[in-house]
Amino acid sequence: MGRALPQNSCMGRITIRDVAKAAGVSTSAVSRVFTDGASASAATRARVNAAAKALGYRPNALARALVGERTNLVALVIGQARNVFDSLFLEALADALAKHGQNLLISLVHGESAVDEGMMSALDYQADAVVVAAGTVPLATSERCLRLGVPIILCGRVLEREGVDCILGDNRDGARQAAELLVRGGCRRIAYLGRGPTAYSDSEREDGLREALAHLGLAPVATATVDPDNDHGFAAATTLLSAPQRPDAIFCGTDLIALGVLETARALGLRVPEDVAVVGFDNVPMSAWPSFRLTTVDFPIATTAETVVERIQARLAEPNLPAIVRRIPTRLVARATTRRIP
Amino acid sequence: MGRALPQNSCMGRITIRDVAKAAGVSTSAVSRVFTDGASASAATRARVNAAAKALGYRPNALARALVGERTNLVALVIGQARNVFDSLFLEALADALAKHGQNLLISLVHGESAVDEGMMSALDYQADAVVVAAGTVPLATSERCLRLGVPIILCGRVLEREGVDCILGDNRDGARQAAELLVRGGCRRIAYLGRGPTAYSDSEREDGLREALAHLGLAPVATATVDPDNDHGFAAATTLLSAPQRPDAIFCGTDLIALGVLETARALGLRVPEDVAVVGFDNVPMSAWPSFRLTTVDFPIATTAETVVERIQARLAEPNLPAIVRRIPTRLVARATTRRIP
DNA sequence: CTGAAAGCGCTTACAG
DNA sequence: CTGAAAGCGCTTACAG
Repeated sequence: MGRALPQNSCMGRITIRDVAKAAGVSTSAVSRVFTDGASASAATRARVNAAAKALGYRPNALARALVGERTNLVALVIGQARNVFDSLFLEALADALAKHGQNLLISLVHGESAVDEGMMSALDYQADAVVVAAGTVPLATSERCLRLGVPIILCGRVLEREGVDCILGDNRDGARQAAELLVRGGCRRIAYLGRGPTAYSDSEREDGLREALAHLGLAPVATATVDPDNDHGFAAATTLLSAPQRPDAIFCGTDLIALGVLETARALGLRVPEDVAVVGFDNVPMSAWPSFRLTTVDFPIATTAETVVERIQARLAEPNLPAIVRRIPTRLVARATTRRIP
Repeated sequence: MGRALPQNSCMGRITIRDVAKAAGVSTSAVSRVFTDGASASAATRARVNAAAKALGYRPNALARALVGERTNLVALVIGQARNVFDSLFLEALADALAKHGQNLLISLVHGESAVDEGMMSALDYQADAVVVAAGTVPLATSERCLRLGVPIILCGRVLEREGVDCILGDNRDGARQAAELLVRGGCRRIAYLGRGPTAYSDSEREDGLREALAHLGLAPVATATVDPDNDHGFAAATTLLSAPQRPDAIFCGTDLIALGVLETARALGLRVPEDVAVVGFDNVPMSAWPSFRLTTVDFPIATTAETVVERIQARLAEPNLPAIVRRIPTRLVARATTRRIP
């Protein structure tokens, strides 16, 4: 008959039992004092608080999570933040979550397949919700989340799937604004330079450009793809800008690429916007720098993060909400890399 | 006599009990199969694995953490990543931790005082270790960590305190290399532009510059402070560069500031490095861009993150290790913003 | 309002 | 190698 002796009280780990003993009440009473909205007399409250303070007691979040409804853990599955944009989003999300007492668990993901691993790990830790801002979500994994009642919020991509909310910028409309500005500025030979079809937002931006140009009776004169780890598109931009029939404008999938185009144009001795106009997407801080003054489409990161967090709360309160696709409005910021419209 | 019925099996939450039942073994057996190095017969192993797979069972990390030695959670307390550098570090850390099966819990911190909150929250979740890369650690909090056996690793700052490891770049030596390059290039009127004394690394860099110059019989001709949220130092750089006795070189606390100086110099029509040489610190990717070609001191982020993670493992294995202050070597990268040395 | 009891999902000695 | 039992630190009905 193995009789294991209780071995707390070592390691300075103060538990609810220690507080209960010190305060002369039951552990239930202590628990209630530390639970909002639970009933405890003023006297009990005072004694428990005093004892807790004296002992330096803090409830074990893990134990709480194990037994309670929530863990207050939200997982973020995100790719390598080679883009300033991702880091800014991570930050904004952590901030918005903190306002709700929720903590951010990070799953940094390398390949596409790793999204799955990241989500599973989130589930292992019983995250209250998982925010995916990388790659694509395998069907089996999204079903598992659904079955477990863990909301999935997709950022920057759309997946029409029951229970999966999608929050992303209005990429098409941003691209339309850019296209119209370029055309009104006299550009006719407009090229697209982006990260290619693997980047969801990028491809929407490309489609948006294509649609808007079609509306104006035009079409992109070229479409090129960049390896963003590598060179911010210097190589692709060089090819585009050295072509015999050079484009008179390049619309880029991200600001980072657009800045690379600016660099390349400079290196080739081309004037911006006279020889070639350039428009980016995201409006990262650097785009406003005097050296660049990049015309770009502003993507409101803070609003996006707040919308994500609001949606998490809504779903946690009401699990059976129908899935939404929420578009955050984007807004053109005209600076110095496009021609002035009279 | 309240008799609460077990209410698992709802919500699709598969527990160790379900697997045990399906495999016809005890929960202990299942647990052992899922614990590396625990003994289980090949037959048991096979049946348990089959049952687990069929049911889609994954151990609850929270329950494991509650009863086991480790949570495999490492907390990072970090400030607003207004600096690319911080994001890169976060990423590198997440990566290095993943290799050890550890997950990153983020505490984004705004003011100095919030460092305390972030650390306490980490402790609430029973993090195995806490990495602090922001502000300063209150004595009471570091003592609490120590008492609980949770290692603290400081990044980018030094705190001589029992049990607190510090890992940071060799700022002084980096500054020395920069100073020597500038002086050998003919600069004599060298100014410092940084984030001021609140930024630990910055002040070491400033000290390093001062010492190295003193060694060469010189002293900084000016020292200015930048508000990095605001303008990347455009204002401060403008003041410095418009002074009657203009410096012939500016050594900057970070690359971002140095890029701001470059921008400012351009705006003022000054040639770099002929009129003024500029050196940064960190070697962020952008510094290598053709528009900037900034001479800077390389700070190896990946090495730093790996060192942090190694140290965490070492301390977890051997809690009573004496505290260390580990300096990661820095290396000057000469590019186009300093004069060529013959 | 309060305490005893059962339970969250797991692991770890302890006998066998 | 294996299972029964106790326990991790907490919360939540249930009686009182």
